[in-house]
This record gives sequence, C-alpha cells and structure tokens, in this order.
Amino acid sequence: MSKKEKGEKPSNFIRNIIIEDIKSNRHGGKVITRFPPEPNGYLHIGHAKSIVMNFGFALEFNGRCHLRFDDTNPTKEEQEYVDAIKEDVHWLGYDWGEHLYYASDYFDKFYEYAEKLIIMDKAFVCDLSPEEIRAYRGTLTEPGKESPYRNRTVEENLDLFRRMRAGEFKDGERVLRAKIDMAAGNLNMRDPVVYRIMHVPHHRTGDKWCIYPMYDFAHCLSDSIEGITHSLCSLEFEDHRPLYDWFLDQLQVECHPQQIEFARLNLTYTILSKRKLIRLVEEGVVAGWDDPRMPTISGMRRRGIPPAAIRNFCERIGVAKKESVVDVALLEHCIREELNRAAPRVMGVLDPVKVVIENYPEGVEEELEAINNPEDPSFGIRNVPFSREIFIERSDFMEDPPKKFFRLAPGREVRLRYAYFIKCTGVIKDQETGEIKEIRCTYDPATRGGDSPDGRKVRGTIHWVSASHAFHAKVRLYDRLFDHPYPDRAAKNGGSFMDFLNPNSLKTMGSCMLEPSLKDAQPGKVYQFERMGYFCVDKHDSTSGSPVFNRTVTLRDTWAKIEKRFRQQQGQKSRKKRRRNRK
RNA sequence: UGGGGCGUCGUCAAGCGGUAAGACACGGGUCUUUGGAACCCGCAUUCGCAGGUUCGAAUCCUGCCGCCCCAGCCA
Repeated sequence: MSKKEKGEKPSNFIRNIIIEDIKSNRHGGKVITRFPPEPNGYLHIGHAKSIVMNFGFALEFNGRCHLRFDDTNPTKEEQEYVDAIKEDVHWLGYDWGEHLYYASDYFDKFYEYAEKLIIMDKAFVCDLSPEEIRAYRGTLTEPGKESPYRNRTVEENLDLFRRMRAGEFKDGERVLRAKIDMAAGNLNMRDPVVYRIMHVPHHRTGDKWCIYPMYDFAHCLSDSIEGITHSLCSLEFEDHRPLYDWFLDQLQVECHPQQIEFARLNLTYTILSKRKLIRLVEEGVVAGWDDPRMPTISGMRRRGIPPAAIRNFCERIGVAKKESVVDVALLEHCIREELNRAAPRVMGVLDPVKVVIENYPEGVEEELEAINNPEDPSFGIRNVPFSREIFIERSDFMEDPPKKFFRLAPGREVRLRYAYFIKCTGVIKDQETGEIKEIRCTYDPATRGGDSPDGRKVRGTIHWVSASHAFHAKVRLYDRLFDHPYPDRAAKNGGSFMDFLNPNSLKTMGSCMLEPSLKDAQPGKVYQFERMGYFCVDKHDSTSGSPVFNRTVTLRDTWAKIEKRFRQQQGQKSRKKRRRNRK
C-alpha cells in the first residue's frame, strides 16, 4: 500500500523532530504550536504554508495550535488586520478554539521579566542614540564596543527603566538593552535592544504603555507563557535562536520551547514580499488586496480557489531548510484536482458566434438532459433548452482548419454536447470586415442526446447555448500576474519586478452567453464551464440575477499545446526559409 | 579564519552506511458525448566538486566550490 493510501504524510525534518520528541517525552509528549502573525497586513499563500504546518502538526499529534497576534509595534498594527487574519485562518479551515492570544496580553508580564533581567544585572538602560548604537555595534567582521552606560548600577537601571515606563523620556532617548557580548560573531547577541520608548497608542492597550518590547524579547516569552512546545519560524530567524534561548535561560522559565526554522514558500510567476505587494495595490496595478490575481488569501478566495486546494498544496510542497521556488503549476494542479471533484458542470460561451440550424423548425424548443458532474452521479442532471439558433465559441470554428483541428469547419460534422450532430453548410461574413457573422448548419434529428444510431463517429464535441434562452454576462479571465517565472531574480539586473507584469493578466469578456441555469448562481460558487475552465461568481460585482464570473483556472488544454508546437514549427520553417533565401 | 544556514531529476522533495521514494512538469499511449477527468508507460547508473574511511557511501571524515541570511529603537 502506498503512503497516500495509508493516509501517511510525507516525511519532513520537523515532523521527525516532533516524533522523536514525543518518543523521548521531551515536552511531556505534548505538541503545542502557534501561528503568530503581526497584524500589519494581509495574509498570503506563504502564510498559508505556516498555518497548514502549525495547525496541521497540532491536529496530527492531538495537540493544539494557538493564534497569536504579535502586536508589539503599535506604529504598524491595526484592528482591521486582526479581523482579516482571523477570517482568513478560519476560511482555510482551521480553528484555534479558546486559544486566541495577543502578545499585548502579556505586556505586564514582559515588564516584570525585564525588571528581573535588570535585577540580575543582565540588562541596562542605554542613553546612546540609534545612530550611536549602530556605530558601537561594530560590523560583520569587527567586534563592537561596549556602551558607556553598560556599567550603571542595578538601582540606577531600575530607576531609569521605571521612569521610561512612566513616560519621563521622549521617543528614542533611552532603551533597555540586554547585557550579553559586544564581541559576539552573531550581531543579535551584541547587547540587543529589549525595550524602546514609543509614545504611540496601541490598538488594544491604548495609552497604557509608552514602552514596547522588541520581537526577540516578546516572542520567546509569549511562546513560553503559552506552553508552546515547537516554535516554527522562517529561516531568517536562525540567527535569533541563540537570543531566544538566552532570554529563556536567563529568566529560568519553566517552559522552554524549541525554535525550529524552515524555508519560506516562493512561487514561480509570483511575488510574495509584503513591500512589493503593497506597490501593486498602491500603484493600481491590481484592484486591491483581494484582487483575484493577488497571492493573498483573500485574493485567492475571491478567485474561487477552494481552501482544500490550498491546504493540499501546502502539504505537497513539503518542508525543508533549502530555499526553493515551487512551480505555480503545482498550485494550479491542486486547484483543478479539487474543483474537478467539487464543481458542477455548466455551459457558457465566452466569445459567441451564432449558428443557425437550417433544418431545425422555427419557433420550436426542447429540453435536453445534461450531466452535472461526470465524476459524481450524486450531482444529478439538469435540462438545458435547445432551439434553432445557438451560440458556439468563435474558436470552435475554422474556415481553413489545420490537420488536427477536430471542431467545426465547412463540410465537417461535430457533436453539440448533450444535443445533436451538426454539419456546417456555410458561413455568412460581414461584407466589409470579412468577419464571420453567422455559421449555417444542418442537424441530424436521429442523433438527439449525442449518439448516432448508425454508429457514425465524430472527433469533436463542442459546447453551445441556445440563443433565445441564454443570458448575457460579464466574465473576467485572469492569468498569472507576471510573465516571468522569477520576477524578483530577473529584476536584479537593474530592473524592477514591475517590468515583468503580464499585460494579459486580466481580460474582460463583455458579451458572454451563458446557459439559463446560471442566472441565479450564488456569489462564491464555482462552476466548470465545460471545455473552458473553472469560474466563480464574484462576490463584489455580482448583483442578484446578474452574476459576474471570475475565471479561477483553465482546464488543462492539450489542444493549446498542440497548437503552440505547430506554430513554433511553422516559425522555425519560415526562419529556415528566410536564412536559405539570404544565402 | 566575522557568525549562521543550504547544495539529491526541469521544479519541489524522501532518504539518516546495504546499493536513488513520491509529486508537479515534460514525452508517449489507452479510453472518452469536456482535446477535461481517469488509466498505462517513459523520465537521476547517480546525489555541488575532489580526495579518504569501508566489503559497501547521497548518507561518515577532510579539503574545496557555489548560493542564501545577519550590522532596525521592524517582525
């Protein structure tokens, strides 16, 4: 039996550590994790990796996972973000139950620990300016110098720190620093700042505090207070681990969690840095944080991507310490895999051209039976109306088709899905532009439902919609935001990631014709438009009875591949020809 | 001789001294009332490189090479 069949998850180094820890009863056999976002922005697929890991391990080992807001810097944080983050985590399918925490809940405790550090003579109040502190810190290759304030007495430090808290000093005038080692090779250990003065109201504690703890101090203690066993974070915090351990060792806390670092997620054709995503929003490249092209959780939700697809994706990419870039094709695969199971099928013509079936009686209509999901009979069947005039996809007809084109062409017969075989008898074109205005066909009444009694085969089956029954709708075709697989890497040679924006990331189809059952489609619902892709009803722009659809992802398109290869071959041939002619 | 990490298929990624899993991508095929789905086949004689230890090395040792992170009173 394969691992998948047994429900076994693929091995990774963090799971191995946890399994070993349980075996050796290291944390009393418990597994308690946490997802600790700073509420200063929206969550994206990179955060989803962390969420799936933290909540996933908790679920897998019968532990629990906390949601903790790391809100120690009030200048950047807002309630709006905490609300959005909670919504996103829930939407992804996880529940923290009673365990919702805020670092700001612990401000009193942090303060006590800070005084304890001072009393142990392991911290001091420093009057150096930010610039001076930097200068004293030394460089990557040279040791730093000790602050002239490093040898203040415990009493003086305690007094100064209390006055810092009381608001006697201005922002930046003094800081509390840990007393460690100014010659340490790890810069984080060169007497790091522990508390800074900020006369800024906090979104939760208001004006209670004018000093706020730094990440390194607050994070390890938050973890410890909550009894976290495994504190997972990204690679760039590796250098902070000695400090994480130092604080907990000095303060002799009873719970000392283990910090484990893993590589962040990177995706091809995508950027995930908050700073850059902000640019996309602020410069109006996208319509907002929840634009369906954004890699944010809210954007993906609006795009129609099911949470199960994101969860599955995050489990399949694995966890390691190697910095890597995952092919976005894997995400797309996970989306299709989920939607193929879950999305009802429906017919919609995005770029319609009219077909008149000459031998079908005028004024007659009939109902044809269509299957809602061939993957799952429980989806049932529905009726779709048929009549003499229908719309088909403009790209499903070619006047002069290449070899492997199986669709409609003059003299050719195709099947209308769930309906009849039709044969093209001619086209009517616009006199001036030459554009095809109408395709003329005949149908074979004996093929009703799509089977021919005489056993005659057709290569192509195309989708359609009855002209008089269809309704008009707007459909937005989304594609990758960037047309370069590594917009960041490419930008290093002087340019910017903005140079690699895909000009075709959004194409609005304004005159689509959809089957009538879609008229009352509910916002958020995802359908498969047969042969076209998966489309979801937009939550913002749809109105009752007038849905707007977003394309979530296309279907795999073998024909497009054949076509592309064909075109490349043509290109090569003509290039060769030109070369030959030049000689 | 600053400190810390990482190098296994095009991309992720298992592997923990017994002779290179799996997934995506890619290529080929079967089937098909979605050129979808499903199914089948193929896809690393070799693990950054070079030595060494061993009956046996991706796994252990030594030395190179390459890439990433760190000098916020951000997280």
